[in-house]
Amino acid sequence: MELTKTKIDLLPMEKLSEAAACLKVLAHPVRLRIVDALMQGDFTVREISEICEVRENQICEHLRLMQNCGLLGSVRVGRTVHYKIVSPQLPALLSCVRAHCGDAALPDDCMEE
Amino acid sequence: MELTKTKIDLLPMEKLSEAAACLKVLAHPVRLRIVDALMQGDFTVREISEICEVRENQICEHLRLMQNCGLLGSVRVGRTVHYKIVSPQLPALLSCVRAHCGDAALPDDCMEE
DNA sequence: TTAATACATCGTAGACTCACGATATATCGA
DNA sequence: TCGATATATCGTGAGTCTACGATGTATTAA
Repeated sequence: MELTKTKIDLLPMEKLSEAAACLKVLAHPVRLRIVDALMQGDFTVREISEICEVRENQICEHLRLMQNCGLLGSVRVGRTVHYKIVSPQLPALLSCVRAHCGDAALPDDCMEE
Repeated sequence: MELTKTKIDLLPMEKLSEAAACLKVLAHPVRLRIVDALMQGDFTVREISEICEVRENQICEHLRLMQNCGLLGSVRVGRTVHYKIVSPQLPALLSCVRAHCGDAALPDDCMEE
């Protein structure tokens, strides 16, 4: 009938749409692994390909998606291109993922559900 | 040629796949808004429908997806069903989303780096 | 039992995503 | 310049996601 009893303050839909787009990009096991690796250092496409055991053209595509929404950055060094994390929120977000994965390397209040 | 120079320690792919599945469920503007609302209290399907300005059958579908991967829980009270957040990681994750949205109203959980 | 309310599910069409092989571009060394 | 290495892009088919209307189920009141 009426609008909800409680007055709540919500993020605007356009912001949520943009955030959802970033989350959608992150929501892929290989891309999560790429981020997980880049948390521990910068790597080239070939290195990431080896780490993930995924062909380089697919890695390029994953990297492009993540770069396009501001999660990663890259620098060319000779013939190689080094990728790194640039989004300030990404480390915290990966911490949530690690916590969700039951990894003990994080706060204790996130062990199960 | 060889495996990467640096020894890095990575989450196993099956864990990442499960985390990716949860992130994929979250990666939708209406579902983010539902979580944003549920952070401020429990609501019924009808209330969520009004908050999101989305038909109830679609809301049910969104709620079902989020419940299936352990993000939300529900309790029936008479003829209504009240939904709430049950995943311990969800508040921190939403803080990241809020931070990404440039909102200043967040705990210190996701600010590092 | 019947009607009304609240919630949930189903079938479907259109859009989107993914992995793949093929191809293209850029840089370096000879 | 040429060839090799390293990255990047493209076209395609299979699979997946979304919103929609229609239908199904559960609870309450009369």
